[in-house]
Amino acid sequence: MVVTKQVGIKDVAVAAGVSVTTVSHVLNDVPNTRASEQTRDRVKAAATALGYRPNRLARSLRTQMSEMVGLVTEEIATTPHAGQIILGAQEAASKRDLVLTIINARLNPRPRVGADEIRALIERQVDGVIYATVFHDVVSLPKEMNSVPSVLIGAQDRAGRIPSVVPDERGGAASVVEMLAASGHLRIGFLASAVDVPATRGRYAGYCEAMAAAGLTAEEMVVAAEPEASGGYLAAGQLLAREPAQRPTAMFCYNDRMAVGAYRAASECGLRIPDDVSIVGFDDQAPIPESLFPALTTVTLPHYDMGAWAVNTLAEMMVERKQPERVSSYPVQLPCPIAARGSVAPPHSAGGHSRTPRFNGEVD
Amino acid sequence: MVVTKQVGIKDVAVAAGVSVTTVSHVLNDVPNTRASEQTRDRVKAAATALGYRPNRLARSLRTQMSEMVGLVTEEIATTPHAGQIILGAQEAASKRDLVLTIINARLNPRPRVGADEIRALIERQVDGVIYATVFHDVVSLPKEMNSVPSVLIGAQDRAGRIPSVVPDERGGAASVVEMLAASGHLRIGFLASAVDVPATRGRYAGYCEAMAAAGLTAEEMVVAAEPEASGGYLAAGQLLAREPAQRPTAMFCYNDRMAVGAYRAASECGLRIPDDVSIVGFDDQAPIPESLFPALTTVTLPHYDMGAWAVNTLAEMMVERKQPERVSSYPVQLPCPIAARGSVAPPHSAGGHSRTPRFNGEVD
DNA sequence: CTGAAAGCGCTTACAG
DNA sequence: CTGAAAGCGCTTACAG
Repeated sequence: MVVTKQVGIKDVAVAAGVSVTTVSHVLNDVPNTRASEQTRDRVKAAATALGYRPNRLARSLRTQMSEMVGLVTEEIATTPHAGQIILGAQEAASKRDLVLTIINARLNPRPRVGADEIRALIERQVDGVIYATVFHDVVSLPKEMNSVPSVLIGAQDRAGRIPSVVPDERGGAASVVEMLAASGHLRIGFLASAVDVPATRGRYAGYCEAMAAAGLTAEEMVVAAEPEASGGYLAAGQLLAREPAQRPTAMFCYNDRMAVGAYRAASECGLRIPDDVSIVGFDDQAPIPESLFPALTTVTLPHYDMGAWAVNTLAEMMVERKQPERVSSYPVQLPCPIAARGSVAPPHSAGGHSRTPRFNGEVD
Repeated sequence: MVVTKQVGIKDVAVAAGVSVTTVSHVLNDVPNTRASEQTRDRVKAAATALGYRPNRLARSLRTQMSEMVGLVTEEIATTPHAGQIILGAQEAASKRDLVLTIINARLNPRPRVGADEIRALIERQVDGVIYATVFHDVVSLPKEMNSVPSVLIGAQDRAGRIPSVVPDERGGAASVVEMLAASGHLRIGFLASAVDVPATRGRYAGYCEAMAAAGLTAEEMVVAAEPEASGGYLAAGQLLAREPAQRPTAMFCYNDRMAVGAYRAASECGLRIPDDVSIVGFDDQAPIPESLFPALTTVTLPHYDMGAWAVNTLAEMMVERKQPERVSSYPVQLPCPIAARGSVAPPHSAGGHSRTPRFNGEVD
């Protein structure tokens, strides 16, 4: 690594034969400061010739805006989807010429949530902080967050003061029931989760609502189990063991992991997917949907969008230098679109038994 | 958010009745500057009383060390394991009181790799940059990286100038063969990948070497296919279709996705895992290993460790202000330890046919 | 043992 | 239209 001395604004000024003031003005396009076209050109030429890059630290110190936003993730960096939140936040930040600094707050050893992490960020003068959490209803934020614009991902602020965003689990669930009903299904089973987290309630509620709205009966159609493949196997097995006339023609699973168990159960019952049963998952958890045959139709979580939403609303708060208006409208719920793949069909669409592919299209 | 004026070093100085120099000295424990115990106490008391937190931007400007390191990830933020690289880097950074700033470089729209991203980081005065890539042999780095200490994850610098770290794919593969051989397996199949990336070659080489070293013949034991479940199904099917005497008693799969196909093939052949065939994967790609029954024994990738290694060697370069000595020793290869779960047993260990669990232990 | 002052590299009133 | 100077909040020779 070559240790060329960094070129500063002073160097550019000398090279262009003007003052640093002028250099700063033209490079930053300061309004109401009409430098002649000539000087502008000279300055710009000098800057590019020298490869001048402003020192943002110095600028930040002066302007009192670091143009950095901090992302503290609460044990989230470990979860499969965290990457998408980070990516969404980072790309939104780049578009605004902001930079994203991340810190993970391990929940394990400490009771008090993320206070140290937030302080570290604040010492660095971040202009705002995003606190990302998973699987929470309501959360108490460290008071450190009151001294800087903040937003919350994946939960709601207990104090109700901080803008927040969560997935619209309920809407996502409702939309799959609607889709299934629209394609003719009348008996739509739901493999519910036996673990009580907000997603459990939201997805269940969405299912129930949409069933009712479609005039379908959810009664006898939901069975709860562990939200794992084994639980899905059990629950689906229970539903599928019924008389054909009582048996669901479609099964909506709390999550993709349960869906893999449901696939297994269907196959053991000699039922083909989607011809004999349609199956829908939730989460779009790689690599599950694509590695099932047929590929699993499932509901996508808006991780990327939540990350982007967070920096965008933060950016607004930063410029407006004030709290957003209607705090009561939080948490914002972002849509969970369906990723349609191959596991849904109208009930008995095939009209008869076609040849059953054994594993993947390429086989046989 | 309360807009309390930030307390500065001057405020502390006034409160303690000393100069800012003294405050700085005692708070930073500057050597050779013996302030009386009394003043030290007074200063510290004042600082905590006021809740003073030094402005690191200002400090950085003065010391010319930002204590920030930049992580540019090349399309990696999308991959499942990226989170672990980021986490490893972040936690190592925190331990050194460094902060991690990340930028994703989308490969798609741009030919030139990451130059803009690195410039953005350099403007921010990062003390070093980590460039993380996946699935590469050798890579040409943007020349911007020459102006700041840098390290590379997941590839090797074409110019051979930059320290780099990669997983020891070969060693990982060899260790599974050794494990399998040690437990008595003589016919160890390898489901190779038909896609030519460095991991393909490394894992295959490790397999071959270890087979030879164990006096086992790899001949006829390897079949290549797409590195997906479907490919694994095909390849395993081919191996398992043989006469029992020729049939492998263990199958080592290029990756976990192929292993899921291998499970399927084994089950269709009426073979129990691990009693009749042992199966080992590679990648430890969540949630595959835990969602298979029995849970898949597989090889772990050192993503976390590579992230940590990167900031640690970067930190050394930063303090030493020089290139590390023996550049020729790069890339460093980090071990890929085996995660032992339930899919390996000695050949025909059971001595007879025990009851076959249908799906997961909880079933039946 | 402690403090006054310079300076890190910028931006920005303010004056000319 | 352009520039000299102050100042962002620290650290660090240097002097006393």
